[in-house]
Amino acid sequence: MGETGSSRWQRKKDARPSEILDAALTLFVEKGYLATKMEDIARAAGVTKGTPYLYFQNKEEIFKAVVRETIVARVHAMSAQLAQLHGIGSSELLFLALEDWWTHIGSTRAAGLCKLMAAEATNFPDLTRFYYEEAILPARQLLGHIIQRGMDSGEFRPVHLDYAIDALTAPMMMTMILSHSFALVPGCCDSLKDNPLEFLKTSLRLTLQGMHQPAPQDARP
Amino acid sequence: MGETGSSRWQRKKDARPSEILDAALTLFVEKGYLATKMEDIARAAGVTKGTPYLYFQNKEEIFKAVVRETIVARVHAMSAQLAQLHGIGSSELLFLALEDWWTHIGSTRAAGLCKLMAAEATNFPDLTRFYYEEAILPARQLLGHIIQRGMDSGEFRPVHLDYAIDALTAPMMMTMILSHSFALVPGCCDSLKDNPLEFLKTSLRLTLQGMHQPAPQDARP
Amino acid sequence: MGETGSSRWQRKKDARPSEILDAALTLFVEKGYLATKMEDIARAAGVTKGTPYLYFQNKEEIFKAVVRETIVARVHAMSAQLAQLHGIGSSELLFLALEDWWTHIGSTRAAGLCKLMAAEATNFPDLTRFYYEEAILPARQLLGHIIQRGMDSGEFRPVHLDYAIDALTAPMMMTMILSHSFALVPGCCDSLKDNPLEFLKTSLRLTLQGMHQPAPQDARP
Amino acid sequence: MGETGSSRWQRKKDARPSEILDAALTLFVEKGYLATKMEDIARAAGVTKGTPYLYFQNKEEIFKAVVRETIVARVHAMSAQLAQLHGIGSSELLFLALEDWWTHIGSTRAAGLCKLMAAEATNFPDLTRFYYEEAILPARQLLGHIIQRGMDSGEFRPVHLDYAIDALTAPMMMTMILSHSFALVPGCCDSLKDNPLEFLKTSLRLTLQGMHQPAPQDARP
DNA sequence: GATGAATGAGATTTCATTCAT
DNA sequence: TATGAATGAAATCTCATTCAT
Repeated sequence: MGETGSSRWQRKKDARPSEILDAALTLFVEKGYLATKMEDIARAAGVTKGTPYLYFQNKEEIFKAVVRETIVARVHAMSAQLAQLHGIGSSELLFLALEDWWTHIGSTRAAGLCKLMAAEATNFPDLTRFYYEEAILPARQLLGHIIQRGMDSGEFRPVHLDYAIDALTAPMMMTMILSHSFALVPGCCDSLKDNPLEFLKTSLRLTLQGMHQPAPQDARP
Repeated sequence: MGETGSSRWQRKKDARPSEILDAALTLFVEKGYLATKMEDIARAAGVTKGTPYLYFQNKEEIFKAVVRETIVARVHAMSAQLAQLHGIGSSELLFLALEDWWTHIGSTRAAGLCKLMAAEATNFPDLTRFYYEEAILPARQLLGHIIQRGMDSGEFRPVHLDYAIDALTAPMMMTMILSHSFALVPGCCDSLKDNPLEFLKTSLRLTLQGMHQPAPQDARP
Repeated sequence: MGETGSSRWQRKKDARPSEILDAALTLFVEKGYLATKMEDIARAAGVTKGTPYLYFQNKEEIFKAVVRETIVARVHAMSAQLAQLHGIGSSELLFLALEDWWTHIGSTRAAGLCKLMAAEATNFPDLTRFYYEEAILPARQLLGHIIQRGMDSGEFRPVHLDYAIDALTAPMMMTMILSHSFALVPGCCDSLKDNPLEFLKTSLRLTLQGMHQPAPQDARP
Repeated sequence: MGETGSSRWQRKKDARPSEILDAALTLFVEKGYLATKMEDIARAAGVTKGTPYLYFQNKEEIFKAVVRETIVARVHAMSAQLAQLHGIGSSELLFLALEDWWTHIGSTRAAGLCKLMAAEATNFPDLTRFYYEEAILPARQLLGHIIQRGMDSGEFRPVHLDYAIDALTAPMMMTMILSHSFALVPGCCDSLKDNPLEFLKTSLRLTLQGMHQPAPQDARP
């Protein structure tokens, strides 16, 4: 007894909110917003029913915080890759971005947020807009930059930028959603479970083949 | 005397189940399973609280019926296209299938079921498997046949069938999910709302470019 | 066609109310008042939901009618025995009354009414009083008469009349209640099910032994 | 610090289940199982609608608990009398047992359980069997032992054991049922209300007279 | 801060009763 | 008369939230 600097205690105390958000993320992604009970969140966070209310106003605020915190964390984690934007071909860069995204988002629970937000979009329009602007748009912009660079350099043929981004994004989004839905049900999407990253790369390769500038001799009549 | 005691009420009675399912589909897609109240469904169907229970055991059965009826109806509607499987190039066939799918599914509320099932997959595993087997797999098999045909005829280069299907499916799934989630929120996915079919065709075109067999002279070194 | 005296139809029509009451008696006795649904009664009576309301105001009136009709019918059926009140010893008369009661009430569904009324007594006080006055009291009075006769003739020793009636009634009431409750559950009251009348007679014999005037020599000091 | 966080609330919490069961017992006995609303129970226990669900899964479990707790408590309370099984005549012992039963069961709300179980027997067969085995059979066995002892010692003449038990039990059961049904309705069973124990004793006396071994000289022709 | 008993609004479901046919 | 679709009051049960300790 006596106040021994409270360091471990302090850490505990400071950690509470994120422990709660962490538990909430898992449960929201697994069961959906309404099917997740406050008490489940508390228990999963190792506290009791009343505790989450010491840190968050209510369930909805927890939901919002989960989305915000996760997005912020992940987008920050991915921004490290932006530093590498030199001296690499655009195709290769897209592959690197894909792997990076896979590591920090696609293969993590953060991917579940995409499914979650899709499910709750109309119930939480403000939050949805936030998610869209802070998660989806940045990812698209990043891809847009790279594609533009490839077109500028002649590596890619001219394409409609938005459509190209969509084409690149679709497999990622499909993977995020499927892996937190059908793929969790035995007997569904078994191929997806094998090696999602491989699928994503193949898909990217396929799309890039469609985007690539044909080699000069190919163009000859 | 001796008439079939039908007339106005009878007609109502026959129509009720589908009216209820119709209302339920819209609400489930819009708000999700749990956020949709039985009374909402009843009111949307123009009846009172108790009436849906005359036709369905409980909410879950309504949910299942919505999924089953919609899937069955749509898959049947799409099977008409199978008759056209002669004398058309595989690429062209894929475009026709896409348009057909768009007409009967992609642009309808049935598309919302995909989002719905993704959201509720783990809460209704049996139903999810049903949906997967009756909706997702048939669509994939159809695409698989066409691709295989294209490879057999030399129109497409050899590709990994599953990955190719994924690549073709991803934009469709993304469209279905986005158009019933983010796209409904003002300020999100505005490009999608403009002309989704155009995006889908562009996407298909892009993917096909990656799959097409290069012309013979191109292959020469 | 043409109106052929409507005899069978007429019979049917007149029979409806009693068919409904008959069905209701069975169900009320089996499941209790509240657990019996109007639709069950209708179905058991071979009609549809609305029909009982053509003959009875509501469920409560059906309940009351069931009790009244059954009591009236049974008490009438038992009144035939009153004619036999001459030239028979009181003990023997009690045995005859017991057998008569057993035939017309104890072994029939009417016995179930006793359980039913006990269960619902406080919920339907007026009806309970009716039942008490029309069923229980007459039976007690009948027994009272016989016992009194026995005491007057010296066949029975002097006893407190009410208590003697209670002692004679208790086994009957117990049989009625048990046979429509515990005895219906496998594993309970198996001995009762064997031969209830035999138990009743034995019980009566035992009680009569206690009531009988000892033979003169026994009384001598 | 470090105290057992109890005091007022804790005491409340420990008391709650039995307060709820207590309220439920009264209401179930008074109105029956179905006619007793959960909110009635809650209010009678001084809590609100939701509170009973903190301690019991549902209404049925409350019902079961009421039966179990009451039976267990009462049967334990009665087992104290078993210690007195020495040096007393069997007749006298039966009177003592009767008084004991009257004190701990017959005159208490526990007696109402008998009516309740009779009413609900077919709706809750398992519970009924439990009640039968834990309440009815032990009572019968106790009586059986005493009667057997009486026969062994020559105090009683040989009788059919089951029937003798029935004869002794019937007045008790009738009292329990009547006093929680007809006797509660003004104008019914007024004699019963006067002095039920007196009736029971008289009844027992009467039955014992039928069972007693006549004194030796009496048996002489 | 943390607990967890208690609350009470609200959701699902049932069923007696009505009434157009 | 008879039907049975529809109603809506009422009951059971859940769970987000509060607050005394």
